[in-house]
Amino acid sequence: MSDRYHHGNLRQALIDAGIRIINESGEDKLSLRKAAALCRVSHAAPYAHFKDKEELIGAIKASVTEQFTEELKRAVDGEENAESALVEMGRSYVSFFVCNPDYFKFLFSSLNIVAHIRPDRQHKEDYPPFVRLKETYLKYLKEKGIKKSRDEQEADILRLWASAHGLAAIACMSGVETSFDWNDRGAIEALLL
Amino acid sequence: MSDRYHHGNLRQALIDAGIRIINESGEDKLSLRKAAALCRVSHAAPYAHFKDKEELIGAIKASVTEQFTEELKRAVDGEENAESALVEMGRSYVSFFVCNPDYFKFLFSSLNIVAHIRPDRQHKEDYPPFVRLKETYLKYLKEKGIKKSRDEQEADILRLWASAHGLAAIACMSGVETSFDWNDRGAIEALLL
DNA sequence: GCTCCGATCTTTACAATGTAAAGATTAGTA
DNA sequence: TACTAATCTTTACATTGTAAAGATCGGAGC
Repeated sequence: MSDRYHHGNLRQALIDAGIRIINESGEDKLSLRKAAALCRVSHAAPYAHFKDKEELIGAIKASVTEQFTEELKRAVDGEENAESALVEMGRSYVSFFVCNPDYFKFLFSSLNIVAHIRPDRQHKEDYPPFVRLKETYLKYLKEKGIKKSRDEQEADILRLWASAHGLAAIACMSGVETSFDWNDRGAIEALLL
Repeated sequence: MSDRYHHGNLRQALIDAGIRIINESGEDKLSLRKAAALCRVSHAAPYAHFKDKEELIGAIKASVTEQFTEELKRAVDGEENAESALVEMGRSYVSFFVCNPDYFKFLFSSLNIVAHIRPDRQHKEDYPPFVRLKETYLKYLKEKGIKKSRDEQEADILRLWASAHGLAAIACMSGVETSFDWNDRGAIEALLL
């Protein structure tokens, strides 16, 4: 691991280095060469693992998205019924990005959030956070004994998603001061849906 | 204007060139030097008008934001009552970015949407699209004779904004195919609020 | 008209970056 | 043990942002 010619696990090390750079210096300071330098490797070494910079960034996004998904799961696990789980999930969605505004900018600056997870897919059903939301929503319907058409369900989920995502976006915009405490659980819950 | 040493209106020309590059080749192809080349000017000429690349990009964002604000105004002007104006404004918010997905990515990738309009300010009250929304919302309250506390009003506006912005974000994510027609006025109106 | 000043633009230069190509090193396999 | 493919280094080049020094020009004042 120290001074060997072969790094051992360069691919993952580059991803970790990328995340570290984003957290410490911001996304605009992220470069192939800096990530390589952090791994004590020549600036061309990453090309053995990634086709180009875009592919490295994609892998980093996939990693951060996984973190995000885990956070959503954890939030839901603590709740007893599906209704409170749905609200808690929305709160958690906003909270994750309020705590990591740089991640919001990083993840959603490409407008292609699915491709990083499953390169061949481009449907929201392949986007883990969406899948989690849909699961919880369907549980909620069942729990309450509510019957809805497929289209109504689709619209409901879209509304929920848009609500959480929109609030997260507004909360993350450092230039948009709202007289709002984005860490106040009750306050955010009141905004959701 | 043709081959003179002084361009005449380079500042605006650079902004227009930037917008053109974004529309034709995407934001990632936007560079100081390409914008300068489009204006038939040396690559260092922009520094007479902008401190650095960031400032040029800020000016471009301000210009696009102005376009966006005009669109919102136009949408509201056609409506007779404030309630329909509010809905139409939300539809217009989404529609503008569905028609120009690159603009969404461009405008909201910085997370500092106010600074470009008024460099010294960082409050949402200085962000024209927000001001338009607030205006229309307050007219709506008056029209309906509804009394609400300052906090309730604040929350309502935030909900409206987040709803529209979130839908726009989801609609713009090319990797997220929804079985949804983002040009269907009625369908989008049903999703708002 | 002429002079001068500041704004505007060019030229030159340099460092950082992404990436291609050729070769060195090594792990794992036949 | 020899070979092969994966991994990494070195070298090279084009593109970029930006700084510095100087050229050009428009307009204010005389």
